[in-house]
Order: sequence, then structure tokens, then C-alpha cells
Amino acid sequence: MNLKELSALLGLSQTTVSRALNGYPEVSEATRRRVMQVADEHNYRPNTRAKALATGRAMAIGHVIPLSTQHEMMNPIFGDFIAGAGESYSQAGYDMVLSLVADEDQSRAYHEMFAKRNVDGIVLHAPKMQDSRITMLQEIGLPFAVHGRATDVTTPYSWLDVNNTSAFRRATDFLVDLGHQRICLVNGQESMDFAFRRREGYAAALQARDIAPDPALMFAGEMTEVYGYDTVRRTQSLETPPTAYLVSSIIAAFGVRRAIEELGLVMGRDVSVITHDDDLSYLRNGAEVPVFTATRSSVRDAGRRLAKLLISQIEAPCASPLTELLEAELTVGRSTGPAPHRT
Amino acid sequence: MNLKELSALLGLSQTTVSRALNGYPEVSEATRRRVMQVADEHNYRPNTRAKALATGRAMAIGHVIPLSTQHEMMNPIFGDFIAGAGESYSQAGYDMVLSLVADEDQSRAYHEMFAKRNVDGIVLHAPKMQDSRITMLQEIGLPFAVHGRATDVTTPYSWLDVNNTSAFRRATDFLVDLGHQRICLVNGQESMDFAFRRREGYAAALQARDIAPDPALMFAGEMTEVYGYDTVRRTQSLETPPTAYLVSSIIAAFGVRRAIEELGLVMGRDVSVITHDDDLSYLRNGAEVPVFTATRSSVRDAGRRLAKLLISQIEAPCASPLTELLEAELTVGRSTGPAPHRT
DNA sequence: CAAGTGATCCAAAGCGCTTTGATTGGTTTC
DNA sequence: GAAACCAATCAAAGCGCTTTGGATCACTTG
Repeated sequence: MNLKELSALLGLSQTTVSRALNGYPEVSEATRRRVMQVADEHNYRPNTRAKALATGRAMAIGHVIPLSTQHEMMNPIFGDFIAGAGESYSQAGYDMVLSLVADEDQSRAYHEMFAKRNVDGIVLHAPKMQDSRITMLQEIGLPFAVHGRATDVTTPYSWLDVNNTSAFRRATDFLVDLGHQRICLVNGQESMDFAFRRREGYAAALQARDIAPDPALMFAGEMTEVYGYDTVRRTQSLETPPTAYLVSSIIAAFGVRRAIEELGLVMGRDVSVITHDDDLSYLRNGAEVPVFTATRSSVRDAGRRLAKLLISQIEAPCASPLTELLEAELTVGRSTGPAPHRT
Repeated sequence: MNLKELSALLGLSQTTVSRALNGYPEVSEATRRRVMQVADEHNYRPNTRAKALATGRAMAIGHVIPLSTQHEMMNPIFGDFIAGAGESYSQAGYDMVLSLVADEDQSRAYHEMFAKRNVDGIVLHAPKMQDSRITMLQEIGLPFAVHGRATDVTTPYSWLDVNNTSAFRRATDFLVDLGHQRICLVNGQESMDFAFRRREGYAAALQARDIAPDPALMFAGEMTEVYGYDTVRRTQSLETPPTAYLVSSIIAAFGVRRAIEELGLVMGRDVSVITHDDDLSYLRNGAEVPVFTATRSSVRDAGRRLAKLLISQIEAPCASPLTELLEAELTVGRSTGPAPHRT
């Protein structure tokens, strides 16, 4: 069923039917109702491709996902983000098109998305501190919004980010207040902007308390379970092992817990742990009482919000870039307690 | 840059340029080369929407993902599948469009995808034993392929599946050969077809050895870490606890391991564990030597293959449905050993 | 009563591409 | 040398929609 057939069926012109369906005022209420009803009965939907061609709007938003590095796509965090964004998209009538490309093809992928004109905008994932993709997209002139920020990029652009610095600063403060002096940072890869900011927060808190940061207690790596596990095993065999861990992801935190338990220590008594918690629907931080004390910020919610932000930017293209900074909340669970007295 | 401008630039008609770019034979090699070069220089890409409208092919494949139940999207397994499919898509020049919808809107989502004609085919995820979506898609007439099968659907359709029955039968056999008599099945939700088949395989193996299946040792649920953990805690407090666990997902297996270690038992000596391993890039089963003995089958590879299968079906629509049954391999890790002697 | 005014509706152009059905000029064939 | 053929190119129609710029008709209005 297409417009032509539908309008023939109704004995009206395509113009009128199109207008009736799109809510233009030049159509009498009576015919509009009639059109609506018949369209509904025949399950008519305008052909997206034709509509897109005529209007110049694709009603779709692209996500380019690099395949090789970081297992980006498989990362449950990413999955939750996409789920959130998807909610906003379907609400607003947009489709989501995913393009999985090899790392080295990323730049080409953006150019192609623009040239092919099958999306109205793009979401940029996992920005690095200086991220060439941002200036590239600005040059191309395709609307985009970044999940996170790039510290070294000075030109304005739209983004949504968690206040990583303040979150990790507060978490560190919290641990120091409990008497911890040797706090181990189990961070994500610090070429990633978010990880850099987290270290900044951690370092700032220590410095404010006159605690010299110990390079032997600062780790950066891909946030897997094994990474968390290994880091604890390694650091607990130091001469003066840390009494607390500040972890960048709940996935690594699970590994941290496993190592702690395996060493016969009790989390929250012998060793304290704070983790950042993206509030993943698949990896909950306990049921009622959270297992981990955590800086929590739902990445799914971030997806929802960033999608809306991008859409509103697409629909009002003249506006200046939109930004949104979310604060993580510090929720206290059972993984933290006063620093044990060394005897 | 569009076709019109490009052909004006070249001093050729749109027809010739189009043909040159699409590899038709009616164009001299000399002009083809010239066209190709100039197109490349100006980074020309045909407008997808216009091309789709003209050819009737959207060059895109849809995935409808129910939002609420099962945390489908966030499930790392799903992520890996999508990543694999994405590889095949970009190779073949297809886009992937994801539509996240509330459960109850799923049927409408399929109808809409068809009516809007913005995809050439659909991948169906997580089929249940009798799955109304399959007959629905057949009625609609949109090409589709199923990741898995639906036991109760008798009409032919395209699918790709792992031989779940034989995998779990072999795993059970393996455990029985090691002397295990009380084997606990930690299965996925058995409304899901794959879980049903796995139980069939488990039951068949027991029956062949004259071991009566004990309902107290058969569990079905959503495959989370906590689910694995709880199941072990519960079953180990039985009068005669199981000596082996057969687990449906590596995520649950991590919980199984945690509970076993917490109980002071040693995996592979006191208790044996076999898990199904989807070979997730984000949750590896150990580095060199696998942690778990496992029935392994890469879900990412399944994604790759199913995508190709669907594409070839789209491009040769007259052909009868295509199917592919993958065998899981049984890889021996450190989580299995002879059943301990009860004293 | 001629002209102006809305309220409805419509014909046709246009979005950027593919594809059908010519139209060239040059070469072969008898 | 006319007929036939071939290779290379082109003009124009069409894909299904939106949108511009009328048309039509009933009703006011001075």
C-alpha cells in the first residue's frame, strides 16, 4: 500500500492525503479523520526512503563502533548505553543505525555516513583526550554529540558526561576520611578521557590531604574481571599493601572482590573497595543493600539523555552546542570501613 | 556532491556516470576509469535514500530488540552476536538498523519495519519453543532468519543454531564417565528454545545410563552471576549434594565458581563444573588453559554466519530456506575431575 | 452584483538515483 | 554503397513521498 493507492482508494489527491496524515491545517477535520481511519485499516506507513528523499531528513542516527580495540561493542557498558539511546530514538521516531568498522576505517566510516546521507546525526563514543574524530566531524558538518568529553579539544561541541573528576575526588575523600592512606587506583585506560579525569580527581583529593601519590598504587588497563583480580594479587604482596581500592568499573570490582576473598581477607573490614558503578542492568550492584560502596551513574540514563540532546540539536540546527554534566551519587555499601590499624 | 553535479563536471550524462560506477559493461574502460577517479577525488557517494528508492533495496537489515524482558540488549551475549553480524554486514555493504521496543510493541515493530520498507530483512533473536513471531514474519513476507530454532514451529524457515542437545548430551556423558551421578543442571529459562533443547540433551544422557533425573537438581532461570551463585549455595546444603554442575552460561558459571570457593571446596576436585561457553570477547574462559571445561561455540561467529545466510537469502529470494547447525566443541579445562568418593 | 475572502482540495515539480529505450557515429557485411 | 551491426552515450521516465503554487467553490462584503 502506497500513497497513490491509498489516495485512489479515498478518492482524494496524494497532496491531501499526505497533508491529512502529517497534520497540516489545510485539511477539513472530517476528511482527516476519514483518511486516518482508512490508512490505519490498511496499515499504511509512508515509505521511509521516499519520505527521506523528499524531506531531506533520514530520521535515523548513526553510531560508529570500532570493532577491534577495547572490545567496545561487546562491553556490557556499551550495550546499556545503546539500550538507553534506543528508547529515546523510538520515542522520537528515529531509527538507530549501527556501523561496526575496523579501527583504521573509522574516519572513512564517518565520511561515508555523511556522503551517503542515511543518518541525520552521529553519536561519538569513548573519546580520547585529544580526539581527532571531533574536529573531523566538525569539518564534515554532520551534527554529532559525544558521550564524554575530550579534554584537549577546545572548540565547542555537544556532549554529555559524568563528572568523573568530582566523583573520584569524593570517593577518595571518603576513603581518606575513613583513615585510609594507601589507596590503590584501578583505573581504565588513561588514553580515554574519562579515565584521565578520574585520576585527576583521585590525585587532587590526595594532594589536598598531603598524601603523596604512590606510582606503585596506580594502575590503568582494560577493565576486565581478571584485571581487577590480578591487580589485587599483585598489590597485596607489596611491602605495605594498600588498605583500599578505588576501581573504575564494577566488572573489575568483581575481580577485586574475588582476589580479596581468595586471600582470606574480608571486604569492608580488612580492605575497603569503592567502585564506579554504571548501574548496568545485567550486572547489578547487589539487591537491596549494595555490595559495593560506589559512585553511581546510570549509563543507560546517559544514553537516553544524550540521544535526546542530539535530536534536539538536529531539529534546531542553528542553536549553539548543548552540553550536560551529570553528577554521580556516592552510595554506601558494605565494601568500605575504617582503615585497619597496622600492628 | 550528487550525481548531477558529478556528471556535469565530467561532461557526461547521469546515465553513463551511474553505469560506470556500478560496473555495467556498456561503458568504455577509458571513461570508466576517468569517472571513478573524479568520483573518488570528490569523495562522491550515491545518496542511500535515493538509491534505495530507485532500486527497491534498502541495503539494510533490521534487528528488533525487546527492551524489557531478559535484559536482552544488555546481555553481553547479544552484544557479541551483533558484533559478528555487523562484520558481515559492512563487508557486504549493508547497514544494521536496531529497533529497541517494549515487549508488547514487538509485533507492531515488525509490521512497521515492513511497511516502512527501510530494511530488506530481519534477524529474529531468542526464539521460544513456540514463537508466534515466526509465522507472523512469514505472513508479512519480509525475509528473515532466526538465531536459534523454535521446536514447535513446523513450517520451514531460515535459521542458524548450535546443536544444543548434542552439546549438553556430550557434556553430561563426559561427567558420567568421570563417575558423577548427581549432576545439577543450571539452565537458562526453559521457555527459550535453546534451554529446552539443552535439558533434552542432559536428560537423554542420564536416561541412557539409567540415572534417574532428580527434579531437585534441575534449575532454570535468567543466567546471571548471582543465579549461579545461589544455585550452588542451595544445592550444596542438600542431603546428598551434587558432585557436578552443568551450567548454561559462563556468566552463571562465574557465580558457580564463587560459591564453590566460598564453601572451601576446590573446583575440579571436590566439585566438577562444565559450562556452555559462548566465547565472549569480554568474558574469556581463561587465557591459555581454559578455567572451565566447556561446550564452546562462538556466538560472534554465529552472528557472522547468520548475517551472511540472511544476505544470501535476500539476494536470491526464490531459494528455499537456508539452515545451518553448528556443533559445539567440548574443551577440557581445569574444572572437571573424577567424582570424589563418598566415605 | 462584482470583488474579495477563506476553506478545501489538487496538479505538478522535485528530491537523487536507476533503468528503459532511443540516438549517435563508426565499422562491418554482402 | 546501402544495409546491418556494434559500441558508446544520452534523454527521460519512474521509484514514493512532500511541497509549491494554483484552482474551485461557497460565502461575505460594500
